[in-house]
Parts: sequence; structure tokens; C-alpha cells
Amino acid sequence: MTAILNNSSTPPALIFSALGDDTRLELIQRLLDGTPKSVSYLTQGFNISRQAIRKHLNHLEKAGIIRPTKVGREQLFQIQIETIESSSKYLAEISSQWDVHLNNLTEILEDETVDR
Amino acid sequence: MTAILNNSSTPPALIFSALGDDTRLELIQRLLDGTPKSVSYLTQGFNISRQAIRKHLNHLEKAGIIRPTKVGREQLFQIQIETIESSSKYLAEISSQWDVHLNNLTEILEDETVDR
DNA sequence: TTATTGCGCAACCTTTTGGTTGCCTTATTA
DNA sequence: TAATAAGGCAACCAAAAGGTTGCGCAATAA
Repeated sequence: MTAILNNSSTPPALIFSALGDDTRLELIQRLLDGTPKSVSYLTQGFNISRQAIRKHLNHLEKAGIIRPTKVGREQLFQIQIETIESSSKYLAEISSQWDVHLNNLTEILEDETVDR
Repeated sequence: MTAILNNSSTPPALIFSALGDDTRLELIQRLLDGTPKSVSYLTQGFNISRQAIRKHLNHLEKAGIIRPTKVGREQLFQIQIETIESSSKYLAEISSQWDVHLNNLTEILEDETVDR
């Protein structure tokens, strides 16, 4: 499922940097139910100011992790899941590269113990 | 494959934060061939100082992404792939949660268009 | 129409981050 | 043994991050 449009691929470091903060990870969790939410609404439950939350949302937006929609005087944010997925793929790629070389090392070790 | 021991699970935000820098991502790439590498060796090719690289390595180490081994006067670093994998799982979990709610929304829309 | 609510902008502050340089110690190796 | 290569430690610096408060404006509710 998922993935429809979006091909704007933010650089991995920028995405990870945006994910590298507890407040922002919590904001993402709260947005996961799929319904777009306003800045004020998202501020509830945190004990930091609306402006602080706004700055975190800016980070997430610049990284392409969330997307704003203006509705009246409110600005509603929703998850842009493709961005999360692209960073997920980046990590999967790292793991698979590691496995390749790990397999090579294992083969070498086996060759040695068989004493060829 | 992969995963043997390690259960020290670094908090996700700390891991992502460590991944959120181009220099550190590049260091990880260079360590992916599986052979442990020293600070001086890893410094080659970057045009920043050894101490700067050392600080980046500290970040990665604190996040549990790399692991040092002391050999003579050298300190060799290698990837701790389980940490990467744990953050990868975190992202996969986000994607799957998103899909769940997206499916729910789709069902609602279908119900509406069928006009029940 | 008058409050009130949602937000944006900007100034300001402190801590963290990403770098630097200088100097000292400890293994190597010539 | 003397020179050299690998690194640790610490001081220092500028810029970025994560907050705050104050204020003004536009949309909504009384």
C-alpha cells in the first residue's frame, strides 16, 4: 500500500536529523491516525510553547515528513509517509550491504578452517 | 541474517540524531565493508581535522551504531548493525501504523460512495 | 460588533554542535 | 635510541538548535 505521488526525495541526513528529537517523534506519533491537525491542537499535552512546537513542525516540514494545508485561519498538518519510507529504504540498503560483506567474511573463514 | 547479541537498544531519537549528518553517514558507508578502521584512516578523504572526525565517531558510538576495539595504539571501529536494524524497525512500524489508518479511511469512503 | 482564538513574526537567550589549534603521551619503526 | 605516527585532552570559537516572551493580525464565535 501507500506511496502515490511525491518524488521530492529529501537528502537522508536531513530526514534523520528531523527524526532525531523526542518531541518530533512524538508529534509524528500523534499524526499517525491520519487526520490532519492544527498547531494549537498539536501543542496540547506538551509543556512547551506553541512557538516551540511550531519550530519542530517547521523541521519536519523542511524534511518533507509532514505537509501543511491551510484551512481558514488554521494550518493543518499531515504525515507524508513516502518520506519516512525513503529513509527506511536507506537503512535497509545499509543492512543489506553489511550482510553482503559479512557473508564474504564467513566464506573466507570457512575456507580457512577447511584448510585449502 | 545478521543480529547475534546486542540488546542495548539506544532510544530511537538518539540513533536518528546520530544518523542526521552527512559526514557521519559517509563514515558509516566507509565502514560497511566490514573491516574495522582506525580514526586516522577514517579521517583520510575528508577535509576536516582528525579531532572533528573523532567527535563524529563519538556520536556514532554513543548511539551504539559503531563499536571500538583497542589494538595497540590504534582504536579500530566497526559497525554495530543491530542498532541500524532497530531504527529501521521503528520506521517500519510507523509505516504500518499509517497503512492501518489509511485502510480505515478508505473503507469509510467506500461506505459513503455506496451510500449506506 | 466585540471578544476570543489560531498563528505568524521577530527579538532575545542559553546550550549544543561542529569545527579549530596546541600540546602531551604512547606505540612503532628506522 | 631517536624520530615518527596514532591518539587523547582541553580550550576556544562561531553558528545552529531549542526555547522563551511580546505583539500584531485575521478568522470565528458570542
